[in-house]
Amino acid sequence: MSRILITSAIPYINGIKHLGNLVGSQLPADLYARYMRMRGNEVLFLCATDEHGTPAELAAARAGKPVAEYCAEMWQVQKDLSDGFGLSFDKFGRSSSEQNRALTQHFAGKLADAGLIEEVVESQVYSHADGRFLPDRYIEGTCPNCGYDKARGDQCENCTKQLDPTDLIEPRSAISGSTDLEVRETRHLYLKQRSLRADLKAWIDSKTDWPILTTSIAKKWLNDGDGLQDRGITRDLDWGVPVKRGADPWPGMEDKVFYVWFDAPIEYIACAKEWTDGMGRPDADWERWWRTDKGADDVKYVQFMGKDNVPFHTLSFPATIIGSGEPWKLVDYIKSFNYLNYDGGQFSTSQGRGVFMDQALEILPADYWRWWLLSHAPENSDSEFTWENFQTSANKDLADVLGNFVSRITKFCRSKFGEEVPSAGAWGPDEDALIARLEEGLAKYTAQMEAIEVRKAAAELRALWVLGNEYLQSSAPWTVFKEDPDRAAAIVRLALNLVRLYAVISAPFIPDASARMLSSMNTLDMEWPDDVRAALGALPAGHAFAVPDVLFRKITDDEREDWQSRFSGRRT
RNA sequence: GGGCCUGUAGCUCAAUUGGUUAGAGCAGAGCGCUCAUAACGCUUUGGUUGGGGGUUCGAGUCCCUCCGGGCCUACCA
Repeated sequence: MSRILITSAIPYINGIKHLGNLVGSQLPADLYARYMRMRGNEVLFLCATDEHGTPAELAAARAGKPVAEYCAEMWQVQKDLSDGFGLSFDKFGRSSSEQNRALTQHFAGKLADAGLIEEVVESQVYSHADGRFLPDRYIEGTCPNCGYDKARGDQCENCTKQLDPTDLIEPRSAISGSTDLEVRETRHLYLKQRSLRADLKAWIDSKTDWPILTTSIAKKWLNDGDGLQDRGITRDLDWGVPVKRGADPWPGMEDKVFYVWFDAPIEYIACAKEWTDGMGRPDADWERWWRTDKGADDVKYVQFMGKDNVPFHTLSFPATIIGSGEPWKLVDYIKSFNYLNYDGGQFSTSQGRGVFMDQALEILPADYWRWWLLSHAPENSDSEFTWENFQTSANKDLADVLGNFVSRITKFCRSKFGEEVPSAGAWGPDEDALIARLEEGLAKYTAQMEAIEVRKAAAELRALWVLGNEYLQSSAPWTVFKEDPDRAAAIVRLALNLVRLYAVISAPFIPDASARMLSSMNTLDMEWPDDVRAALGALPAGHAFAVPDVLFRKITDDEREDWQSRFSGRRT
């Protein structure tokens, strides 16, 4: 038994997440967490909402609510949706928590003590009408290069030229449209990542088994141009973790907050404390996951995220941890994902394009989405969601291969032997052959799960489901029954046990269907089938069961067409 | 502009890291079965691996070049 710490990239508080967000971090993380728990490991699986930053303030303003209230409401919305998708977090925390506030300030203090914080005076654009400093991309104007009139302060989307806000002709606030802007000086804290470059490089270079997507992004940031740059870790905003040096005030920083990307990863740690605090347990119970001086030495820490998050997890957050000089746990493996596209374009939160988590659950149960998304996870390159592919995959894999197997064997048994496991007959060479194939397939499946090869694991699981149909076809109990009912009983006894076995091994992918299968087989036995032959005897002769309702109904062409047109435009 | 990823059957993806005849699923075709959600099983059609050049005994894999798709480029997160 091992101890495994799993974190999913924390979703931003601003709005409901789409299926691309889900498949890029939370869902595969959940798959891994469920699997590792079932294999008898001690797992701590953490996630939270990422609540600070400019977009949260603007979203709250649009909603006409104080930002704290807005975030609290959106946290509940996201929590309910993550429950709806069966995401089995041990704790779904908040980056705005007291725990994260204190820990973020603690890290900043330690970094300052280590000489890794520098104060820098810089010039930024201030908008009088908005009453705030504007990040570069919140300033719009005419591009001096191509004349495009909606160029942003960081880059012109039309000619792709990199810009500085002061380059723009007739700059205006992207928030209010106001042109009453001025350049002001403001003082900020920088994390001296340059000083940590050698440590970070050695650490990244030691990670030879990480996905190439992960290490290539990290190495680019380490080596490109002048190498890793120092990073500003404070902002002139109201909403965020107030800048303090540990518990002490930080002179000159009174009205500032930490940059959201400084405090967000620290929430991975603070979330563990939220978890134990919520249960009234002592700090030692979370520190044994995070402090290598307090028992976390034997923890394997795995992070899941989309590719856009990689620089912060491979460099910035490790810089915070290493720079602190304290014995915090560093990540052991980073599983990163590409993007899921939607019908020929991108999913987009800002444009409301695609299918969002709440909408998905309104039209179909979570298991349909979990299965399709995981079996098509964008591991090696961006992948694409289409309604046709979704319909055929779900119907074929879930309804025809798995669902129909459960249906055909339970109904056959009911009609010939009644709703209990028949006792007569004995297994022979056919069963030996099937068990050998199951053992072989199971070994492949578990190997892919251990390696976090999500799509390959799904393919191996499906292949295991197919074995059941092949077995029934070749053993043909409906024919055998006419001449040798006892032999048919033996076949049925095995096949009914196969339903339970499938429920167990499929649970990480489709937990709800798995629970219904177990329930109809009238058992709570979720023991992993390390010994296949023994596992196929878990339901003994005479054990009562009930024919379940249709496990997965099919998606009709009418439904598909309806959804296709319904989700073709923008979300309102 | 720079960096990285990517292009394999009609579709979605593999290919043990340079090694026999490039494999699966879906879709298509044929046959079988009749327990089952018009379900299942078996067989089968289909590829000049984006184009061109090179290295090698041997290239989907390495190099060069051209074409297409995508991501990142540090103040969105």
